[in-house]
Amino acid sequence: MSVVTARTRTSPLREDHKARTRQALHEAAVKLFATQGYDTTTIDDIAARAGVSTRTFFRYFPTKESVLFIGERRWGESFAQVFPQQDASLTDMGAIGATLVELAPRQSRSRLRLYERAAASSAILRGQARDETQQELQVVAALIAARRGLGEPDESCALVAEVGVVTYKRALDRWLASSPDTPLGPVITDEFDLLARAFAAS
Amino acid sequence: MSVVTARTRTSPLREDHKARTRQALHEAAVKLFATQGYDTTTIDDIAARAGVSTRTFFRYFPTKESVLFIGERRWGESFAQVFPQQDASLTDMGAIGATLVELAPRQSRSRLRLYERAAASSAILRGQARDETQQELQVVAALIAARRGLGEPDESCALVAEVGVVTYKRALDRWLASSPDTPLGPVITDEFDLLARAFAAS
DNA sequence: TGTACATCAGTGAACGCGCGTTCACTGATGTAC
DNA sequence: TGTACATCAGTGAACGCGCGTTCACTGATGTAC
Repeated sequence: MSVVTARTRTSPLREDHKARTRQALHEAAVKLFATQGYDTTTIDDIAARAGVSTRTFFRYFPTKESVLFIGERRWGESFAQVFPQQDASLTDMGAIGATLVELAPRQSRSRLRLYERAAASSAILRGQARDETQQELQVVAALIAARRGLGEPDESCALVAEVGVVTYKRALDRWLASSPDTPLGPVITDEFDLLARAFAAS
Repeated sequence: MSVVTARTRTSPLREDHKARTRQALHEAAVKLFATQGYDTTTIDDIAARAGVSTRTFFRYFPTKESVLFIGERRWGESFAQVFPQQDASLTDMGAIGATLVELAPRQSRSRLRLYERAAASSAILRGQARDETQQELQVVAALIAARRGLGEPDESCALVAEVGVVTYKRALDRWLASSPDTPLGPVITDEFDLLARAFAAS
């Protein structure tokens, strides 16, 4: 490695500091969007709450709406790690349900609650939330395809993925609406049971 | 009826003129959003294309994003008229599919295509589209509840409604992506068959 | 270990731009009699 | 049918506001030797 490379190496302390500033801006935005709404929150408000200048905000995020959705790609990664290990005797939908129940303990209720409230406060954020869901659908559909031995997800894989994710989102909403000490796992199980029963009746 | 009432009655000619202006603004917006994108279209552009002044735009629509979604509540009305007439031997999901196939001929492909393209051009519009879908879900869930003899839709009704609507939206997307002379009905039938088969395998 | 220099996170200030509002007005269409 | 008046769609101009950009800078942290 050359001297130049060593020179341009990022120093850990500075990186930590940047990460903390970024996180502070993100958390300030979530809190403010959730409590007073996206439209009535200015970038000045966010920067002030994070303890930096307005100008600094734009060093971390290109636009106001980009501050809410960061690093949420981790959901897909978690799902991709657990899903392929589900028992082969399960249907695809059963495997989705089992995976989500397995991942359920990792969900922080208060964090998700705040996040959902923030994301719900403006049409532009709801649009971005939908975009994120679309990304997740791609991941799930691809995993289903792999489970079926297909190279590419076909329409059936995509459909099953979407129905599974929709069912999951409904379970999350029910969970957030339920009493604070309710565990998530059983709510997911219940929702997927409802889904199975709806089709068993046919 | 008093003289005053007669006086404040809206005159048909003026009403027609207003409706035409409103429609012109809406159509100009759809076209511009679809072709050049929401963010790069100014209200000045829309007004100019509609042949009125910018100031006039705000006499018809309070905000830029409100110009795209008008009178789309008619979908729910159409659905509500046809759905309750479906044969009682059908499952709820079957009745949804049959209703949608029955309504399929009313859909204008070119119109929907332009509309979707416009709505896809910005996060804020995608968010509003999602909001509209939520409205439609309420309607469908209520109709399913009625079909089951329930006063209020329970979670099962809501879930079935959402899965049905999701399946329908997927069919619409496939239709728009297919060759221009493809009829919509068979695509819907196909998509609902895929759905049934996914659960029959369980 | 100490000094000189480089890098880079953060800042202040000024600005352009488009959205949406407010105010005062015109001119065409409609009504009263 | 004709005249006086009322209503209302549309307009022009000016403005406030917040987003996002640009420019020139400070000061702290890191590196070279």
